[in-house]
Amino acid sequence: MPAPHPTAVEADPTGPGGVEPLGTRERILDIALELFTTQGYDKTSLRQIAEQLGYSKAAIYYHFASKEDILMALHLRLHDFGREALSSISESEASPELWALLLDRLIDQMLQHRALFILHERNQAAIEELHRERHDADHEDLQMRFRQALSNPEIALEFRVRLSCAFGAVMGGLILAGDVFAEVPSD
Amino acid sequence: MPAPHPTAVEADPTGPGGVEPLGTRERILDIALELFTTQGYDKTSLRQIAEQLGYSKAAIYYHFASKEDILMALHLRLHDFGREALSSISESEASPELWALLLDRLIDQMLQHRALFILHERNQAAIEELHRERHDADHEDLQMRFRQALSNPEIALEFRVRLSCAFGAVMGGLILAGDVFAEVPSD
DNA sequence: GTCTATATAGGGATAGAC
DNA sequence: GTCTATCCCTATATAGAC
Repeated sequence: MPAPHPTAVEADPTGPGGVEPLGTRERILDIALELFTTQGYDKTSLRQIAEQLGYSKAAIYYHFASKEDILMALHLRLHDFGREALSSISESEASPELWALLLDRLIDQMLQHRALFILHERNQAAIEELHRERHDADHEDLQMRFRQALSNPEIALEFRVRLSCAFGAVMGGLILAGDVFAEVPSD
Repeated sequence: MPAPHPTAVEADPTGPGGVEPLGTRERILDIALELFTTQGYDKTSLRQIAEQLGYSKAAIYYHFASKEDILMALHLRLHDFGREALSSISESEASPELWALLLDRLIDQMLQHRALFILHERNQAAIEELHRERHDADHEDLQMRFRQALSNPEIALEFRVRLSCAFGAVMGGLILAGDVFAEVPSD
């Protein structure tokens, strides 16, 4: 048994042991990301992905156990990013002076991961289903810590509202895409 | 030819000519709204809707020409709401004093149409496809005026950012659902 | 207006050759 | 690692009886 996709999803796709020359798995993920964001997850068939990949459907199943696994792998990318971002936030005290810098840095990173955010923004339904089925302990943590941060009673309500606004604004900006007002959070 | 769904989609569903006793069409829309928001548009089959409706699949096709038409009808509800909201905004001058009141009123309305917003938030992909196919002149207008309002150079940049924040915050609040901080836009 | 039955198509997924 | 061929299932949509 070659056992191609061991636990189906791995954190680092560049290959832990076997050194893949060009990374077919990566290409699949990139194509999927593109298609999922433009057409939506459900409307995108494996056939389409395979087509654009140059290979056939079955080839994909060597690298991923299912269509959902592809989405999951994409989701994990954002996941890792989120965890990293959170640690920087929750470690620091709630001093307003720091927040400006923190938010600024965070927003920069978000812009780089743009495509991932849009994917999640546009396919919430599909992604929520992932969580209903594969009950990641990982993810529960992350989600909870996020909400805690947003509703921590020790932090003044104003700050929480402000943070929500910032996130909302950035997301909105990402979606509307065109006008990137350089965003130094003055308020 | 009975020609049940004439132009397939109508603004007022209570029936322009024929007086429907209890409004089967309405019930379909309500059930669909519920299912689409909870499971997602693509994951929801007409069979499910019919089941919950008490009738069979084919019955639905009497009232709607296709599954997309149901989504479209739901979309139009929000559409009408949006147009109304916009007119109140764009008519008024950009004086900051007015905005507080305007936003306040707007947010109230948004909360009432909550389900509709969530539907759109969670099924953006599906809804965008509607627009690619049926190129509503109507909708182009609306969308454009919205962006104009958000990027009108006559209005100070700060205000625009602020408005984006407000929308983002409200949307975020709607999704996270639980904590409804009563939102008088102080900033 | 609503039903049953059916046509048609396309999806995800598997088996096994190469 | 990739391909061909195929299975099975569910979906939308239609036709025509009641």
